[in-house]
Order: sequence, then C-alpha cells, then structure tokens
Amino acid sequence: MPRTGGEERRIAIIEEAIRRFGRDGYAGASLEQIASAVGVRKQTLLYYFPTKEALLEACLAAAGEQLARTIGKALEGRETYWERAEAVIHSVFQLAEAWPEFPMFIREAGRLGPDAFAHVAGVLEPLRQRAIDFLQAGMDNGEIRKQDPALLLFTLYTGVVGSLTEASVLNVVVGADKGRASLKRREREVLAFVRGALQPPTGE
Amino acid sequence: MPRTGGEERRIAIIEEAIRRFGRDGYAGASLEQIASAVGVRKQTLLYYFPTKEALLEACLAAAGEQLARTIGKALEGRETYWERAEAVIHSVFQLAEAWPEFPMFIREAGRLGPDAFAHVAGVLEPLRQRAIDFLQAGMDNGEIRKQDPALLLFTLYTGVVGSLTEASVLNVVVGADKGRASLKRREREVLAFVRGALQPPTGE
DNA sequence: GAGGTTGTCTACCGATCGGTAGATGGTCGA
DNA sequence: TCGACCATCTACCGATCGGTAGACAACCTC
Repeated sequence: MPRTGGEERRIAIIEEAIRRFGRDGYAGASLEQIASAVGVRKQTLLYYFPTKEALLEACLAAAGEQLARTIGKALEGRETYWERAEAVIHSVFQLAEAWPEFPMFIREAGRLGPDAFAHVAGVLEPLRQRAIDFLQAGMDNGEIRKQDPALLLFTLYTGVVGSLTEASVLNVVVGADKGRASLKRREREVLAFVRGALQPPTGE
Repeated sequence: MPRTGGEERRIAIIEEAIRRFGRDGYAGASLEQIASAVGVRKQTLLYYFPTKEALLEACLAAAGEQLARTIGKALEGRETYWERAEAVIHSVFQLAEAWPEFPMFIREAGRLGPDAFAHVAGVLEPLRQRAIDFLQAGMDNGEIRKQDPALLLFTLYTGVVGSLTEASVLNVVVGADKGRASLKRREREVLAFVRGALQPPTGE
C-alpha cells in the first residue's frame, strides 16, 4: 500500500482528470478510468474529491491557473503588439504540444456552460482586462483596425482554440496532418490569421 | 397508440438526437431523453435505430446533407469571392439561429474523431473541392493572399464554428450577449475576420 | 376478413455509473 | 508507546444506461 502523500497525488489526479475530461468529455469520462490511470482505486479519488463535480471544479481552477501562468510568463518583456500576440500564441501552442488534452479541456469547459467556464476565466480576468485595454490603445493610435476589442479577443480565442482542438476536422479537410511539423504549420497559419485580424484595412 | 408513420418519425428522432447530441454531447445524451422528447418510448427509438451508434451515424449523415443543402443553395448565382463567402456564412448563421444545437453537433462530430467527422464531410466533399479550387484560383490571380488553400479553409471553418458554438466563452469574455442582435453582431465580426484572412497583405 | 407487416408498447437484463460505509494499515506527535 | 490522523482499501448500493424479448394493435393486401 504505497503512500505518495497528499498534495502530490491530488495534483496527479487533477492532471489525469484534465486529460480524460478533455479527451472524452466530462460525461464520457468515468472516475474509475481516471483513478486507475493514476494507479489508485476510485474510492481513493473520492477521498480527495468528494464528488465528480468537485473534481471538475478543481480541474477548471487548475487549468485557469496553468493558463494564467503560461500566458503571464510569455508576456514578460514583450512590448509591441505583434511581439505580445506572437509570444502568447507560441506559449499556448507549446503547452498544447506537451499536453494535447489541455486545449480540449478548455473547450469542454466552454461547452459545459458559462458557469463552468467562469471558473477558468476567473483567474484570467486580469489578463483579459489588460488585453482589452491594450487592444483599445492600439486602435486609438491606429496600429490596430478599429473594432470592438472584446469581440476581437473572442475571435482570436476561437481561432487559437479551434486550431488546437479541431485536429479531426483538419485531417479530413487538409489530409494527413500529424506530429510536430504540422503543429508548427498550424501555428504559422494562426499567426497569419491574427495578423489579418489586427492590421488596419489600408495595409501599410 | 398513435402512429405517425415511419419516415416522418425517423426524421423527428434524428432531429431531436442532433439537438441532444449537440447540447449534451454524445456520451451525455441518453436514448431515454431523446425518445421521450419525441414523445415515444426508448424501445420505439431502438426500433428505428438498433443501437446508439447507428443513431449517431444517421445524425452525422443527415447533418452533412443539411449542410450541403444549405451551402449549396447559398452559392447559387454568386460570382465574386466576397459574395460567395458572405452568402455561405450568412446561410450558416441563419441555420444556427433556427437550430442552435446544429453547429454544436458539428463540433461534437469533430470531437468524436476523424471517423465520425468523415461521415459529415463525405457529403460535403464536392463543396470542399470546389472551395479549394476557388481559393487557389483567387490566389493565382492575386485577389486572395497566397497561402495553403486547405489550411485557409480550415481556419475559416474554425472561425465560423467557433463563433457559433463558444457562446459561453463569449458571455464571459464580452459580457451579456444573447438573442438575435448578438448573433448578427457576431456574424459581422466573422465577416470582418474572413475579409482579413482573404485579403492580400498590401491592401488594394 | 384472414394474415402478414409495421409500429409501439411493457417488462426485463447485465453492465456501469457515481457515491457510501467502514475496515485496515502507516505515520507521527505527545 | 500509544492514540489520533491520514491515506488507501474492500464491499456494496441504488440509479441509470444501452439493449433484448416478446406481446399486441393498427394497417395493407388479397
């Protein structure tokens, strides 16, 4: 009866749950699967998280924090609009490469409804506000096409998340598309799309 | 014991199943719920579709046909690139307004894996080929920014589907956003984004 | 109007799900 | 050293799930 200790195991369960919830959806993943993947019985999982929903909420919060950490670090020292956009997107793509189910879980959070997604977004709120102020400033001084900054942010979000989660569609639409090289190509594509969404209509 | 007759009921079941699969996901929706929403017992549903998976496949095929019909009709008589893009997007947004779960189901199809999505995409293959040829021609004569046409199509797909399915995210990121007016606003936003993705980098 | 076909039902089954109860062992501080 | 606590387990429960078996009624055909 090995004892890994409390916090460590708790984190292991959350990470595995994010993988499963991302891959199979909240309803499609069972506590049994998650527990056994961690190498523990279901009842042990229920010792850490009294219900499935409690586990979900812990995952949502953890995902929000992970994302905030990743994006926050990417923003350090970046000044121009383009540097920032590029750095954030690159960091998220790196995260997705190391942990493919992560963006899927984020999307699942959105699918589960506003309440679930709010758990993720709560931690990200300061970053959201910064991003919107930043976009607004860029529009005011003419470096970014004038538009609703919040809607623009939403469009950027769907573009990045879609590119990271719709791999099945990509395989069917584009043809064989696996591995690291493909992810890199999609990152370039997203960057081009973001450039298009940001640049003023008259070009330069 | 009313008898609605075979084909009519079959279609009613498929439409309700698309709603439920779209809203709750394939795993999250039960045959019981679908059947009772149609006003029929689960065993009657199983008379039409011997297994849940068979019902799913029927839904995938039906969704593909619905989409092909909608897009095909939107393309009639449109000539320029912009007219076509606008018409297709508008038709899809109209479909989504009348049937909000429809785009959610399409996204669920992608989530279920390449095999499931292939059932939808099969019917759409001629349209996909036309779109790619069309984009390629536009790039060749300089009306569209040069890029991989298949990847561009994928990006457009994720933009439209994302805008239609990530309503929860939108509510959190943008704030209250319900009803017809909001959908119209999002359609304009998507159109702007598509324009950005299509236009050559030097403006015009 | 008899008989097959089609559509809908009641009744039930085994598996699995999320969750409860409680025993057991390991660890550590008093 | 001994008792409290922490972590993990075995055993089990009621509900629900997808699916089967089969009765039965309405309809069509001849």
